Amino acid sequence: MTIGELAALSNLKPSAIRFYEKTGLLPAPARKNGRRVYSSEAANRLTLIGFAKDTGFSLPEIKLLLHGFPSTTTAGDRWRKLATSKIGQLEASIAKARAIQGMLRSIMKCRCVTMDQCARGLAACLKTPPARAARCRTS
Amino acid sequence: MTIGELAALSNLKPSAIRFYEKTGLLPAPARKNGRRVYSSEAANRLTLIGFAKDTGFSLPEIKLLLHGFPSTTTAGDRWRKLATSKIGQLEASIAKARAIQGMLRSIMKCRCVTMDQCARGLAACLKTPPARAARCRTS
DNA sequence: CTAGAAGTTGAAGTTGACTTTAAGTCAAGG
DNA sequence: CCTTGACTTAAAGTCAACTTCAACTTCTAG
Repeated sequence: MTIGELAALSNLKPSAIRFYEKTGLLPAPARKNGRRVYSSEAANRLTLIGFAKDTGFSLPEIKLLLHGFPSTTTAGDRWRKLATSKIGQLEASIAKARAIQGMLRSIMKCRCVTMDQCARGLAACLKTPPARAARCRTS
Repeated sequence: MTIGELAALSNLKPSAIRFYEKTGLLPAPARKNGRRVYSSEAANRLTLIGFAKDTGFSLPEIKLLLHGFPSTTTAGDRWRKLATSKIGQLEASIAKARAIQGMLRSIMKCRCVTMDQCARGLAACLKTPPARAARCRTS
């Protein structure tokens, strides 16, 4: 696969793929006459990177998660720590997403005069109990 | 409330609050001798903005959602369209977050040799059925 | 009354994640 | 053979979202 084909397949620009390679997210592929030749492995990697990016990981974090792969070594322990903390962060951002969804839905249904009324409701929901933010109503 | 107190309350820097004001996300508050004086309303607004930001909204989008409030007007229709599309996007990003969570969990449990093995599993899960990505296993 | 902390402004600087540009190399079709 | 288009590089440019700076004013405590 050429870089152009891989780009089309993964909805990225070639420049982004080169950038990922330069910053160590993507392994440097084989070359044929100076040109990059990719296996389908690369497409999986890019899918994974895209997912992580969409869920709020920074490129350095993704790099860490991809590289320091868990074993019983010290590096593996760092990986586990990072992964565990990320799982928690994901849980939190899922809760936030649900809260915002709920808010948008109630705004569409209700007749609040200002968005801030709804925000007040949201803030109240979020500050009191640790979880259960998703089921709050604002109108 | 002064800008410093509001900043402490909302875990932002004063500069960020001024920036939000300049870009229209936060209404300009009353002034006392040239200094900004905030009501608790502002804190709710910032909580809301923070939430939206964490769930992947850009500042212009947040501005739109805060401003073009739904009524029966044309502006309200635009708001509804944006909100509806955002609800869908949130659903998608929740699914992605769950998928990544699942992947991180299985990596911690399993003994895959490379992350890309797990990525292969993830990619397979994501490309076939529209939903249900969250329950895939990779090891 | 005065030092120092906190506030004000506009403008310039920073960071992350790419994209664009410039100057070239390679390969496939006519 | 020659053009056309996809590829190569390093370096510079862009954009969002802030932060920092410089120069100044104002509030608060001793």
